[in-house]
Amino acid sequence: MDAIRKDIHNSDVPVLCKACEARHRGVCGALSPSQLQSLSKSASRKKLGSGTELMGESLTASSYSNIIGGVVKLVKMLADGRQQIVGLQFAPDFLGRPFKNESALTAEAATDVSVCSFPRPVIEKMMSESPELEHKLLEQTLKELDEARDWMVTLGRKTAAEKVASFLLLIATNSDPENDGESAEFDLPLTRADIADFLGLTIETVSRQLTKLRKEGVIEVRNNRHVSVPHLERLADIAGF
Amino acid sequence: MDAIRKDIHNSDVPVLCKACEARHRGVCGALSPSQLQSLSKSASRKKLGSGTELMGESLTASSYSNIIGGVVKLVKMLADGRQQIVGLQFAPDFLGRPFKNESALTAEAATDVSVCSFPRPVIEKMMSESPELEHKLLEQTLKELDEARDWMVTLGRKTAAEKVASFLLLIATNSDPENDGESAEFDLPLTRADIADFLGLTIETVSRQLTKLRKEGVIEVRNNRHVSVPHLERLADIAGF
DNA sequence: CGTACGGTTGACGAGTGTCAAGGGTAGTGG
DNA sequence: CCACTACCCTTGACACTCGTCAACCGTACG
Repeated sequence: MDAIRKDIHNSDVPVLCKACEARHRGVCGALSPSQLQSLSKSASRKKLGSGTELMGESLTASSYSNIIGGVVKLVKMLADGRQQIVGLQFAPDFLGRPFKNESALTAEAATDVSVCSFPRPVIEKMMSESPELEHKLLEQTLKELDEARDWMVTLGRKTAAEKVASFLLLIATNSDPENDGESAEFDLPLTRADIADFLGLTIETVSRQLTKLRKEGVIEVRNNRHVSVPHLERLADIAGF
Repeated sequence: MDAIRKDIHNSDVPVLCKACEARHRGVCGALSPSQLQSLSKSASRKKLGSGTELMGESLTASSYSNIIGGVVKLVKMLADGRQQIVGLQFAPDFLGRPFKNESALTAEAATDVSVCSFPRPVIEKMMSESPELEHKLLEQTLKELDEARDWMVTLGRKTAAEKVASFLLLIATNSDPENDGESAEFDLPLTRADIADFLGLTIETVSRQLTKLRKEGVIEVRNNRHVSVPHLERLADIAGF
């Protein structure tokens, strides 16, 4: 947390940001070293335990965050308690809904999560001054929109088996990015209840489909959480692509 | 209404744009009169019959458009032919996916539609020069993302009855904007098949739910297309809010 | 040792999909 | 003017997927 020690050469990029993924693939890539400097003054890194609420109707989203590690779920609830996960965010995604205070949406740490957060006003000022930042945000928003629409197909038109396979593929590509040739191996970041809420199913159906995949040899499972997929292509076939 | 009269002869605004909704509520509102001038040189207005494909894997989306009137559906298809409508666009929405040529998405006129279209390169040049335009696009994209996520809840967690009621409410608020107090009356812009693809149901289920609403007196239907809703609140209750 | 939590499995039933038949309306050609 | 076809929609009978309810297992924790 010894934040802003700018080294003589190698530029004025704050130490905190040096190795940060958000600077390479995330929105901070849009910022100049001096902007990073001023931003990092009000930035704070936090580690949050699984289950922590990051943003919600209660705490009126007073900050924006970059996700440094872990998985965040975006949840919507109906009046009677039914809920649907409408998005998963991984590092280095940007968390927060610009230009709006409410959101009717809850963001919750699905796993332990570390974030780098900034006060709303600071980001908003910087956005109005830096078109590059807005451009990055537009790109991320378009990406999220594409993902949301892809998932709508899964929710609306796929069977339970296809849904579970689609979910496993999604996690595989996001947790095991280098290994995306033939096989994959990863820990599920979500409980069965979360998976059900993401897929529009019940816990029981998710469980049954997972054991079905296990018995068919498509996946292996250890400790209910660790999954390995010997042949990703078999999963993809089942997922319906 | 007579907004941009800031100057000597207010007629720097192209005739075509004068009465255009896109200048008030759409993305063109971000443009100066001179930008509108240069844009309108390469703009073309078209009327398209219902069923026309506006953008798809085949015609590699060589243009962007503003919707002037009518309803456009955004469709995604699975390999085996199942399809899901992932969005409906009304005037004065902007149509087109910036920064990407493919899209894995088909845009099709659901009703007769009129659009104002522009060549891709012209818009992209103007976007890189005008932060206001990008800002408008960001706002529209965020709006679409919110709508997509709302719909994910409908797709994943609502029953057939709730889905159909939600759909009717959506159309009511988009087709009858002034009348949104107590009651509403409108023409459905979609066939039963389209509604089914939008709700993740079959034609038959949609039909059955509509007759159920009719028999319960929640809606009245004429010609299979014209719907009137005496008490919107009853619909909203059924929709699950 | 008891309790809480997350997960699995089974029996059953409700909600939707599937398949099939038929009605209404518009357009076309005799 | 009247078939004739095509399309959109409705309705019924039935099948099947998935949700509901309940019991049970394993692990972590006090």
